[in-house]
Formats: sequence, structure tokens, C-alpha cells
Amino acid sequence: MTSEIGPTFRRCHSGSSALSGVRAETRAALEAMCRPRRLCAGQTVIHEGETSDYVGCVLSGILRLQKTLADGRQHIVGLLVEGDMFGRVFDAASDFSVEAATDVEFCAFPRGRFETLLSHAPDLDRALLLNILNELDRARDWMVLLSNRKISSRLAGFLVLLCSRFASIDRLFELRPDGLEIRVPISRTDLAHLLGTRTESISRAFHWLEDKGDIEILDPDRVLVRDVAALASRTGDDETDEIASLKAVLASRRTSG
Amino acid sequence: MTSEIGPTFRRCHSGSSALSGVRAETRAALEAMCRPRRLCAGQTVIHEGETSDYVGCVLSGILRLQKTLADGRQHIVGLLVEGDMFGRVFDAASDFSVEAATDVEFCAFPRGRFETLLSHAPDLDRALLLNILNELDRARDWMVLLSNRKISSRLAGFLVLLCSRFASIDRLFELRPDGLEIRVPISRTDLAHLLGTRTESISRAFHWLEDKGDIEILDPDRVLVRDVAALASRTGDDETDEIASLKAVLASRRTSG
DNA sequence: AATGGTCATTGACAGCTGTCAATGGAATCG
DNA sequence: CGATTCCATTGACAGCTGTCAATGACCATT
Repeated sequence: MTSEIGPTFRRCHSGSSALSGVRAETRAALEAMCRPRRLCAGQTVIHEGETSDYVGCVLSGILRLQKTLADGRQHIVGLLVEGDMFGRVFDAASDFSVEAATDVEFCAFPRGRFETLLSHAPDLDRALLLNILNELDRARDWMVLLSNRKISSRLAGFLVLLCSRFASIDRLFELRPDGLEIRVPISRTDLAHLLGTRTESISRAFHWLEDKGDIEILDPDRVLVRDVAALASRTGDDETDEIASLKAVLASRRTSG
Repeated sequence: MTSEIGPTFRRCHSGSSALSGVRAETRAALEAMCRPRRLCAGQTVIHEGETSDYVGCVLSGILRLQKTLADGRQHIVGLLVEGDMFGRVFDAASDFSVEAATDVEFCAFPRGRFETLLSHAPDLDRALLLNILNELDRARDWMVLLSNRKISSRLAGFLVLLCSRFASIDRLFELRPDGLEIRVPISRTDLAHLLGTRTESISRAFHWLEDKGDIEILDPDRVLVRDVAALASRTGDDETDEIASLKAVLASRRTSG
């Protein structure tokens, strides 16, 4: 098991990881305290309100950051993928739980030792600050996306975002002559909780986008995006279908008559 | 004017400021580079996509952090009040604009000098990190609040949040024998952009809460909250009015017959 | 092959919000 | 004092989503 730590940790620092860019010395210190973990889909990494004993860095799979409301409803406020960090340093326990949306692997760094290292390694400190600033921006971008009231607009936004933010995860994409095939990496239920709606509306939104010709549903979890630009234009509340068809009628009159 | 800098800056570090808790030495350095600013409601502090030349700390008034969408709609992703910091350090320009929602005063720190100080003052660095972590949590809490589809639930949540997060701003509150009087510090339009809706729905939500007896509308911008706990219980999607009255009927039958 | 369970999908209906339009009130300006 | 402007409010109506219920597809187990 211990022999795995080295390669495991190197994966943690490859690609677009939040920890990429720290000095070799700092990496060595991180490697010394790294504890690889594996969890199956559905398991809880950090319970809501719990002060976690470690800081984590995702190696593979997807974690969901979520809150359970008093009435039992759940809301996902963010997804964590390869290279993303989670867990709070220094102070308060965050009021969100971290759960495995898929099978996941991650690095766990004991919180105390990580904080000590943070105090002595400005490069790590800087990397963490930038990472959190990015998280903040992403959270705010997501808020804007959620401001769309048509679920199909939110879904379109999510798919576009998947292409950009998750682009580094090759496994999810396949370029085909007729478009881009995407593997939607989370369940319909999670998608609903993420987009602030229900699975029924998710289903309707998928099929609405298919009717519009923007996508083709290959499987419940595989989608062919014919034109990413067209999909992106669905973001932002569309005119209603009725008005759209009205305009089409007017346009045809203008050309034919 | 220069004679004002001292007292102005001290205000910046008083109370629950993000910068409270830094060492005297660091404060002195900050004070040396502090430039007080004043703006009127509606003016823009940082334009969308612009790399700002300074980092700011709000002294009084309220700033709104917002994004203008392609179709002209605006969405406010956060409010900044006394003690809140804004402007990005080190890297990317944030894709949000910062505008004055009311008349405001703030401290401006030249970005380069602030970053240099940050590298040499771990206490400031730590304070900034914690501040941003809090911002992140607030952003996520706000996302959860926005997941309510009934606007009255969102509004109730906002009012409750006002009581907790803005509690330090005495000017906004007045304890009365019949409840807590709140001055809503932003316009109806901003409130609509903040809650992801329109002014008409804001109006309906206010009057719905008044009908329920939770609040009393004194002015368009002054509200008497009779019972904060009752208001808090409105957060989270309520049962519909119809079902509520149905339950009331059933309850009365159970007792009378 | 049969069964049970999970999940996606679809239909029907009601509720809430967005939109448009109109009204009313308050403040400002002449 | 009257006119204008801005804002809050209200009404009417349509559209979209939530909810509930039922169906269908797929998988695993027997």
C-alpha cells in the first residue's frame, strides 16, 4: 500500500491541479503526509457541520458539495473533480457535506500538519489562495447560471460548462464527426439537485434540447452535442416557444409575401 | 484631506472588519498605503472584466457585485458591506462589476503594494484567506437560499440574513416593543436582481408575508418584523396556500367535530 | 425465463412567476 | 399649485415547473 503513495501523489500534482506550481521542496513535504483514500459512490467524505481532520485533493472521480435542508430537500452547491481541493483550513467547519458522486480516489492531508506546512511554505499558501479565489468565482458564475428560470437553459449552461471546466478529464469526451459526445458523469438525481429542480424537469429539458436539434440523447448518461455554440446560445432565458414560432411565421411572411 | 486618512483607516479596522486581527505593524503599513474614496449610489467602482488597480475595503454604504448578461438582464451575486474586502489579488480579473448600491466610502489599497505587503505579512495573508473562505461559504449559502422557488421564501431568507450578517450596522435596525424594525438598504430593483426575480414579484412577496402576519410594511424600505423565528420558518419552500388552508380546515374539524 | 427494483420518461393538473398594462402615490421641478 | 417623473403596486393572462401517478426500460437476482 505504501508503495502506492508516491505515484498516487504525483497524480495529485499533475495536470491542472490546484497544487501544481508549488516548489519541489513543498511537494516533498506534502508527499510525506499524503494518505491516499478510496470511496464508493454515495459514501460521505465529510459530514455536514463536522470539523474534518484533513484537507483533501481529488485524484479521480467526482465529489459533490451539498447541503440537506430542514425539510429533507438536498441542494448541491458544487462539484469537485480531479485536482480540486476540499476541506477547510484553520477555522470553522463548513456547513456543507462532501459526498462521493461517483467512485473516487483522493489524497488526504492531516489538517494540523497541512496548516503547519502552509505557514512555512508561501508557495503553497499562494496556490491555496488562488484556488479558493477561483472557487469563489465559479460559485458566483454558477449563481448566474441558476438565475435562468427555464431548466433547459440551466441544463444547456451546465453542458457548456462541462466542456470547459471538465475539459481536462478526457474520459468524459469523445470527438465525433457529427459532434462532441459527452458522458454526463453524475446521476439524474444529482443533476436535479445541482440545477435546483427535479428529475422530471431534467428529463423534459434534455428532450426539449433534443427537439431543438442542439443535442442527441444517446443514453441517459451519454449526449451528443451537435454544436456547442448553439447550446451556449440557449443559456440566458430564451424567448418562449410561442413567441419563437410567432417570429418564425412573421419572418416567412416577410420573405414569401 | 490627508488628515482624514488616519481616522478613516481606523474605521476600516474596527468592528468585524476582514482586516481586524492583523498586527499593529501590518496595520501601519496598510495605513501608509490607504487611499480613502467616496462614491455616490449608482457609480461603478470596478467595471466588468477590468483588472482593477487596487484592492478595497468598505467603510460605509453598500456595494453590489453583479454581472450583466448578454440580453441585458442583470444579476447581483453578492453585497459588500462595512469591513468587506473586494478586488482580486495576484491574478485574474473577475468577470463581475462592483457598483455602489448606496452612497459609499471605502479604502483603496494599490494592488501591487498590497500584494507585496501580503508576501511579507503572514498575518494579513491569513486574514485574507479566512475572509475569502467566508465569502465562499456565504456565496454557497446564498445559492441554497436562491434554490427556493417561492419568491416569498427567498425574501424571508434575505430578511433573516440581513438580521444576522448585517447586524453590525446599527443604522439599519431598531428594536421596538412590537418587533424589529429593519431598513431595507437597497432599492426594490436591486432586491429583484439579487433574488433573481422582478420588482413585481418582490412586491407580491412583501405583501404575502404581511398577509401571513410575519411582517408589517411601514414604508417601501422600512419593514417591521414581528417574529424573526416565524420569518425564518418561511425559508424553505412552503406548502402551497391551498394545502395550508386545507390542513387548517381539517384541524378545525378534528377539534370541533 | 420470471421477478423485483431502480431509474428515466410521460401525462395531467395546479400553482407560482414573468410579462404587459394600468393605476396610485410621492417627490421633484417649473 | 400643477406637471412630470419615478417607483410601488395591482390585475390579467400565459408559460413553465412541481407534484402525483403511471408506464416503460434496464439490470440483477433467483
